[in-house]
Amino acid sequence: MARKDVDDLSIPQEIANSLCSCGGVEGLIEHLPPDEVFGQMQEWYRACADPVRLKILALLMDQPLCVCVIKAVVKIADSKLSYHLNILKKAGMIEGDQQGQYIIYQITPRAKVFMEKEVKRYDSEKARDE
Amino acid sequence: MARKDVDDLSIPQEIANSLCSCGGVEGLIEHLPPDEVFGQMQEWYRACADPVRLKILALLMDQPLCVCVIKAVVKIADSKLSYHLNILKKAGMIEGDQQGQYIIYQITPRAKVFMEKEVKRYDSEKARDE
DNA sequence: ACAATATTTCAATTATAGTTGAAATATTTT
DNA sequence: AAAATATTTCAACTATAATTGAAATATTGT
Repeated sequence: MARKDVDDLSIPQEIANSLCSCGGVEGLIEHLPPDEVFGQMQEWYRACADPVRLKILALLMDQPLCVCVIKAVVKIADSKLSYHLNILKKAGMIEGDQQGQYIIYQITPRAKVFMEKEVKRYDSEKARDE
Repeated sequence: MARKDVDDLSIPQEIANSLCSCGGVEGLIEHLPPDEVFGQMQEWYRACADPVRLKILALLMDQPLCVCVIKAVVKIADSKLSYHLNILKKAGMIEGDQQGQYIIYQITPRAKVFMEKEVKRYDSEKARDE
């Protein structure tokens, strides 16, 4: 079965061999997580795929902040900021809490762990490059 | 200076206090990495912000593969696959090596480390949710 | 109730990303 | 050198994301 897959593709010998030991194309497919996993994984990457949003996350690593302070730091228009905050919120990376007139945003614990790792990774990659 | 910033914003007391101990808005800004860092960080997130590309990366975690095998697994049109491979390549997450008629792609060591961490993170988050 | 401030929402627009199918390139086989 | 296979490139298109400015909502202080 797997052998047949591999033969059908007429691929380089080297790859054919390693393919066979994984159960051929069928084996590779079975070995992968189901598609929904990739759909879920991409959510945070998508949320992080923007410099403004990364900056907001970095900012909230230190302390919760109200929108007006975030705005004073990132210096973008209200509606634009609101748009990006909403994307982070929908992704579950931040949450907002209305306190009187203000909405105080904080990074979620899960996102904080994520960002800590990412900052470390970034730093070590940067060190490596220098 | 910092105190002035903080006063000017007329924000909630609690935040004002923590802001003051960080040197106010100016302090927050200085504490952040320069903008270019966020620009660089987003590159991989952008590359990972797509389920097809995540699947390709997951696939290449096990062994290098030629395009035709990748295609047999992810089952998308040639040109579409080529498009996504190119995005991963430009991001430095995979590299292709022409071997005769075939181009063999492999995940770069840096991306492999990244993905290993991410898969672990995903698994632990999933476990937590169940 | 009214004015002021903080924040979001909305509709219109612009910009970017992804898809499609056909044509181009590269390599191997005959 | 022609045919076959693998892969990429291209231009046209579609879909999604981001920006803009105005209007809406929510809360507070008067």
